[in-house]
Amino acid sequence: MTQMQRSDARSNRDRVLTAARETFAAAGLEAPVREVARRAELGVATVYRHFPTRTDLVTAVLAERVEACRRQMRRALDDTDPWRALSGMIEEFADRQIHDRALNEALLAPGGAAGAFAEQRREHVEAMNTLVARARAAGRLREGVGPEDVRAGLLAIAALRNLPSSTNAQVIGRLAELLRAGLRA
Amino acid sequence: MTQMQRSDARSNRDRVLTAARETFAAAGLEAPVREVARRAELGVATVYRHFPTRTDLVTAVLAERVEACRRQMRRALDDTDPWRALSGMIEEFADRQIHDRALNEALLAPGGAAGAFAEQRREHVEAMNTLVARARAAGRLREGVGPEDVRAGLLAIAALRNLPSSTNAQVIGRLAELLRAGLRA
DNA sequence: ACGGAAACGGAACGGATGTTCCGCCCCGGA
DNA sequence: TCCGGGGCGGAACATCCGTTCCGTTTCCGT
Repeated sequence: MTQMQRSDARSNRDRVLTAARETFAAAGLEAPVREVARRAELGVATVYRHFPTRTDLVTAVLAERVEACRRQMRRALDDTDPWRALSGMIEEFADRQIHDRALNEALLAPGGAAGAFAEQRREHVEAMNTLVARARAAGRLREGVGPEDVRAGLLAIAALRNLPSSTNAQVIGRLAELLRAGLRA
Repeated sequence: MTQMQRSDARSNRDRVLTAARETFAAAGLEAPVREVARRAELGVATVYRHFPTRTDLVTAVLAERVEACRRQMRRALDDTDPWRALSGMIEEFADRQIHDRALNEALLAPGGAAGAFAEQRREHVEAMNTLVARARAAGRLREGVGPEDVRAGLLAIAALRNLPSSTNAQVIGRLAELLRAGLRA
């Protein structure tokens, strides 16, 4: 059923997805659907045929980013050095935020357009708890630091990404370093 | 000239301001003007007569908060203990963000509705530089930490305030503590 | 008490955005 | 090559928001 559609329809669906990726990354998740359609050089109706509502389109784009996040977390869990795993995770997260304006909204608005990712969020939280527990067991964490602190720090990095400033990249980098210093024993 | 206006006009102006304070505090600075008018039990035109544009209304509300910030910074400059001054400033800033949903947008959007506070912003930055320089001279700061790091941290706290989550207060508190730990020698 | 200027309320305008409608067009099977 | 039905584009509809217009009401000096 799924594969017996017209070839132009299939290719247009890809063009919409590509355009949506680019648009959301550059202008944020609130970018108008018309903007996506324009970038794809298609009519709005075509976008809506492939993604019945704006939320479906956003969800489709976010799914890819969330999956990338999941892979990254897997790698961190495989790291044998507890502090390097945790610290590197923070740094990669910061890098990702710098280059991708869409991802943070998936993390920042649990009830919003990204409500579909509750399961992945839970998995992510669990993995983070493991990373923190390992670093703590290895004595690399400051007294009193827990998973909530790491989570607060990541949220802060993500929230910073929303600012319209052009110096965001530097500010985010500094903040990530500052957070690592605050977590370290 | 200013005081020879009709009494109803003067009292309505106050009602608008009060309603704006309440509305913006509860719903954020993007709350519709109609909402302010409704809360004041006045027509929209009345709001617009006293504050020609939405920005003027926002600015009027923010001016009060900015002034409070200025007084707080003055107190920090009077503190004889450099680290306590800097650390306390961060904590008070975090507290203020928790209780005031409007203030951060004055700090986060230099070109936005709060463009009118450029002078105060400059003064604020200068005072912060002084606080950091003193703390550094007293040897209370970690190697490599500068005013930009403190500013990044405050920005992060302010940005966090924008999240719709109900656990913001705790998260902001933790973040503030984390930042202090990251700055300390 | 009265009259006019100032203030008021709410409908209306203009622009943005999500979504739907509909006539035209093109793919793909015969 | 021809035809039918799904696909397409863009205008149109509905909603929301900032702002303005204008007929009506209210204050206040005389």
